[in-house]
Amino acid sequence: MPLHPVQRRSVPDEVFDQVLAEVVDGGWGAGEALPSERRLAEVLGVSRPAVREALQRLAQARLLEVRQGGATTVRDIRRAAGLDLLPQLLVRRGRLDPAVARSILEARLAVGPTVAALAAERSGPALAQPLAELLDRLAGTQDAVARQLHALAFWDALVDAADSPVFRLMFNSLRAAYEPALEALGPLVAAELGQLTAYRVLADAVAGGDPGTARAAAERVLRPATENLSAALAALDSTDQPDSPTQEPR
Amino acid sequence: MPLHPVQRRSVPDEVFDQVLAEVVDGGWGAGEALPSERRLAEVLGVSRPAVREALQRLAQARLLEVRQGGATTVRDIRRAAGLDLLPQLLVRRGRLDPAVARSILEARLAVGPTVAALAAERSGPALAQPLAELLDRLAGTQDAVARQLHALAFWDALVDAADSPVFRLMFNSLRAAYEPALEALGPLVAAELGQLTAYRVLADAVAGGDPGTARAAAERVLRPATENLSAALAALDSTDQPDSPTQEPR
DNA sequence: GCTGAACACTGGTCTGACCAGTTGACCAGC
DNA sequence: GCTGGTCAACTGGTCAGACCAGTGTTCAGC
Repeated sequence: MPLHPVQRRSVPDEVFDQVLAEVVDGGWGAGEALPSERRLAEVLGVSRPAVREALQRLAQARLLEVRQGGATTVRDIRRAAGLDLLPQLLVRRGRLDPAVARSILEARLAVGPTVAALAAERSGPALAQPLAELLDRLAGTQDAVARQLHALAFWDALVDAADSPVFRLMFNSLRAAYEPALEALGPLVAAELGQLTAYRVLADAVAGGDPGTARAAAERVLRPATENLSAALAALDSTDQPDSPTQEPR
Repeated sequence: MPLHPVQRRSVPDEVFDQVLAEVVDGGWGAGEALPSERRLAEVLGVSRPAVREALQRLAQARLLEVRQGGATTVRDIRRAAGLDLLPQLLVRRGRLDPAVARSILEARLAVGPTVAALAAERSGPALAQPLAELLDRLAGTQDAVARQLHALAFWDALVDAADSPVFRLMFNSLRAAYEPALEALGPLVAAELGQLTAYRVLADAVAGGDPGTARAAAERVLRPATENLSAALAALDSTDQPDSPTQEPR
């Protein structure tokens, strides 16, 4: 096993995670009041500033509502949480949530083609060379994780070219959820990354400045993995481990 | 002018905004080191915990990288910022950023139809009554802001029905950016909300459990506003105020 | 029954201290 | 000349305790 950077967890981090877990898993329901900061600090055995920092971060994520003088209450997560919460939802208690993983692929499939179309429309030819280079690098790599990183770089270039701030932010949020789970997600998208031809068609369409073709090509690239996972999840009702879903690109 | 709630700004809020502005507007570039917490506290005339809280929140938004012992550095925002930063980007220094507004409509157009299709596929008939009621309420309202809130509730129901966590989070993030700017965005989408018929077609398609039709209907609802704004922005190069873009639903 | 003052409790902020990790300069040893 | 150790001067991390400011409740007084 290769060495990996030691991960340090600060006290507020720890508090953040504990409260988050309590809120997400429903231990504290929406509208409920949290114990006071002083009480929490006492119970957790840390100082009030530490608790405070964690609570403020949760408030910024719109999970809590803090009112001076009043109690701090839990907001309706389902209605309030933003996309930046995705990493915490994708992997909870060390396990990948398959429903969330499926949802990520669905979102990718909804957004990717539009990004490709916009990139074609707004940048076109300028992308020919960089995209080709990125795909060459992808083609020359065997390691599964490295391949995924190259694919991410490819999409990163498209998102840049699409020149639409919201897609940029969405991509960043999705990547932030995606990257820590790269290894777990590998099998789901391995087939997709094997489809180098489909990727090249996409790159050509984008570089050719043809939005319609680019959109279709992107969909052809992204759809198989999405459907594979859906199929795997459907089959999951009877079995247990979704480790190796059928890889059957079309 | 009607009364409106006084808005309280805490000290950390203020620090947060100032540093954010500095980072977003490029005063501090990516990779650059911030002044130390003590120094910032001194310069801003506040205590270190206040500075600290603000910096931690910025770090959580992935805008800063904080390392104990080392300096706090600015991350590459373009690469790191998540969708939850959208509200701050949409309205900066009290002004709506038109490029970001356009981008929001683009994203809406990319995601909305898929949400509608998923809702049709996964919930279908169960939505008939709630959607009809929401549209009746929309029909019975004149006030522009209230109409938009009803439309948001309609989409909220669709997002729920789509049963896909990522779309839920995306919707929440977009709404968080959208709501504070409701009044400014009003003119852009007024025509859309006038298209009650299109909305009813969409509701019927969803309730009918027909994903394809639902997708098409959603696109028909959302596309006009997107194109109106694009046209208005294109025209903006010569004029100045994009206050009243042409309202021409198709 | 309503009003309004008093009080207890909440979060907001500050001060000052000390711990813990990083960095760079310096220096001994090979 | 390079390695590795040592140290001082930073940095952020954490704490304790204090006081300010806003909220909600209680209860005497009308």
